[in-house]
Amino acid sequence: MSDTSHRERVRERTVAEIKELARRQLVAGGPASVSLRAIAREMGMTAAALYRYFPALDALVIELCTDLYDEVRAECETARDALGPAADPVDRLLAMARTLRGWALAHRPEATLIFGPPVPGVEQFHEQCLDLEHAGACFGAIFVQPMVELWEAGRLPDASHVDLTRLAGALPSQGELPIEVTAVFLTSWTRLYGVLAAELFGQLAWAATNTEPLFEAELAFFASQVKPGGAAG
Amino acid sequence: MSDTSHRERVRERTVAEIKELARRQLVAGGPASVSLRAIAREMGMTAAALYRYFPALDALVIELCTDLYDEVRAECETARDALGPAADPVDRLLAMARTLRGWALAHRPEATLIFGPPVPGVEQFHEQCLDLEHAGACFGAIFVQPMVELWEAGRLPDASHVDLTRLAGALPSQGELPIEVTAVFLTSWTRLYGVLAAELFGQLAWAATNTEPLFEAELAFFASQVKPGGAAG
DNA sequence: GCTGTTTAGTGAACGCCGTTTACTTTCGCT
DNA sequence: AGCGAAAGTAAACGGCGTTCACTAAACAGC
Repeated sequence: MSDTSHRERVRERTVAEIKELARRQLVAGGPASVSLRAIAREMGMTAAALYRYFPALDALVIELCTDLYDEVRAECETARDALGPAADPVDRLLAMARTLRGWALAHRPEATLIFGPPVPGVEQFHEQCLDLEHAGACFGAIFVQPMVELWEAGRLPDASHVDLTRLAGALPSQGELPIEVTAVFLTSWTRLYGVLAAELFGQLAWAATNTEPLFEAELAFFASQVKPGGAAG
Repeated sequence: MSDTSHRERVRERTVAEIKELARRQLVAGGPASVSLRAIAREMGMTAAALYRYFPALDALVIELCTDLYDEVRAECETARDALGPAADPVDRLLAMARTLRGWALAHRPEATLIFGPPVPGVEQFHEQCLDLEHAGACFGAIFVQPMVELWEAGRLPDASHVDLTRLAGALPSQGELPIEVTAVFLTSWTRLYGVLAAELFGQLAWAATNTEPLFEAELAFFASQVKPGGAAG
């Protein structure tokens, strides 16, 4: 009662409604068509009133990004946990990757918002990703973790094609992770990202109507590179 | 004189100036900040006057896309041709890929426009890519060509991880290229695109400040997969 | 229960945008 | 010289984000 007064509850409900309508606009017309005036119109309010809840449109969009990262991360975690606690890290990675792709294609405008170029005013969002509390960092972390487990088990493929010395010099935060893990992770991640982004952004419209075979090929290739592990840890 | 009257020349000069200013705005503020009114203001004109040259803002942006594709393609072709006519297809591909990356990082807003998600109203641009005259298709073609040469020489790496049957069913235009070539091309292309797009869009801000080692690693990996060819054709 | 304060919401305005319409000027050609 | 096409203008419409002064309602403390 003291923690959540009546005022606060109705306020949170209003904030939720704003974000709900914002997302509906995002889905309907892409990142650029999220507008305070349209939200206010649908809520039967004045646009100025929304400034009691968000300092600017940018802030609303950034919150939307955070929510979306949390949503896709939760879906990936669910798929991962459905495999059971003793599942092979490789299988966990594959399940998460497929879930990520499924979410992105089922929610193209949302995926475009968080995986595409930053909308003006949202650049800072990506820049704050170094913060571990950041939703984007949390999302990335669930993919890093199984990779670390593979490394600890000595199963990580070698990153022989990556110049580790130069890569080490290009990292913002040194030493948190072994450079080999970083190299393999980044290589694998950008490959998946490439297939996904290319399809999301229509860059493959001239070449393929469905990129699932390409995505699966990257997954298969990654799995084939990992050294086989014992039956259970 | 008859082909290009005085009227036409001054008109082309005006069109060029409009596109020049549009690009300057693109560079300064990203794709969303290209505005007819601002262009007109800088030209000492009324916004309505610009409609004598472009039917809408979208059309101007699409023309800008075409110009940018032509520009980056020309740079890649120059780098390719600098290798001489007898250069190995692999070397030509590597040179073009590096040139592409160099151009993209030197012209980030422009690269974001053509390699990122379509700006609202420009979706049709990507959709028209099936037309071989399309600037985007021409750009892609210069990367396809050496790949075909490798295939003809029997040097193409096998695409064993790609389900060729399913991929064949996901192509818009069947049979123009052997499916193996398509598979290798798309896999290689999306890998490069992944590294490039991830850096362009700030998706790797938390992980790396410079993706050149990753890009070079993909190039090295590709080169290592291609079977060695004779000294000269 | 009244009073003072915080909060939510309004209305009008400012300046930006794309686009359309009707009108005027200017240029080129016969 | 005069006619027709092309280029450009002015004004308007509706949309946008944002600010500011103001009102109405809910809350707090006495």
